[in-house]
Amino acid sequence: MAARDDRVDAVFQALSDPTRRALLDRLAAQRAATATELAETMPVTRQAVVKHLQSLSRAGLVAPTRQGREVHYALTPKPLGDALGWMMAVGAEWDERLDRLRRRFDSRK
Amino acid sequence: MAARDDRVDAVFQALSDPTRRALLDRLAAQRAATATELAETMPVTRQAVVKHLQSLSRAGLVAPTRQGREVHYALTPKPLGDALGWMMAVGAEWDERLDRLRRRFDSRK
DNA sequence: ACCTCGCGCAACCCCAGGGTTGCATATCCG
DNA sequence: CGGATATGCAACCCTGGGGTTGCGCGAGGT
Repeated sequence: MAARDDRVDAVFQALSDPTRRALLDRLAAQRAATATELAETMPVTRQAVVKHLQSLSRAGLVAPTRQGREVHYALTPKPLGDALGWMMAVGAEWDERLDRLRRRFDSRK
Repeated sequence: MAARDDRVDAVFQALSDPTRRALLDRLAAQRAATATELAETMPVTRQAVVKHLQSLSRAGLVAPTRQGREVHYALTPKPLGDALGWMMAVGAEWDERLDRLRRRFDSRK
């Protein structure tokens, strides 16, 4: 499970930055875009956006595609599933614990 | 939606650290525990664990309860819902976009 | 050929925050 | 009371990484 843990780590790490999440939001709504396009509507430099896109790419959340002299980034959200899985697991365990507690409580009365 | 955004930010921020996720894992499985207990099974100092628990608390993912001289931390996973919601939204938009694309493609043939 | 535009690279700045050590404080127990 | 144990607080170190500027290079258009 170490591999999955690594991916989970990469994803949460990637999602921990608001700018990066904003980029994902835009790519979710807009199919694909170049770094320069994305940078125009954001309060940071193109270089900053590029860096973010690169780390998103490392996390597998985004994929670059070269077209001539421009590079289009597209959303590849499958890795979100890993993070989602982790969260559900924590929540589930918690719920289960609550369930057990409640059951024990009910049967005690 | 600014408030919700803030919470999402807090949650993802909190989840971005492996140690913090490990703490949540343990609290999910173990009902509640003190910082010293948690620190014993981790490769860091009690102080570090305390700091993590505090930031988790700020994010609303954990709640401290004093009992005499010890402080028990318990899981309060509701805020996970916000993060979960964000992820689902991104995924959903993406799926929808794929759907539209596929429909257009199908109807074109 | 020439000019323009979009990228990539590298050096650099700066600070948040993860981790530590050291000590003070408060509670429990014999 | 007095020792042991669990926290709390504060100062401090140091790396990571978000952000910037500056420049070189290749691709396109005219």
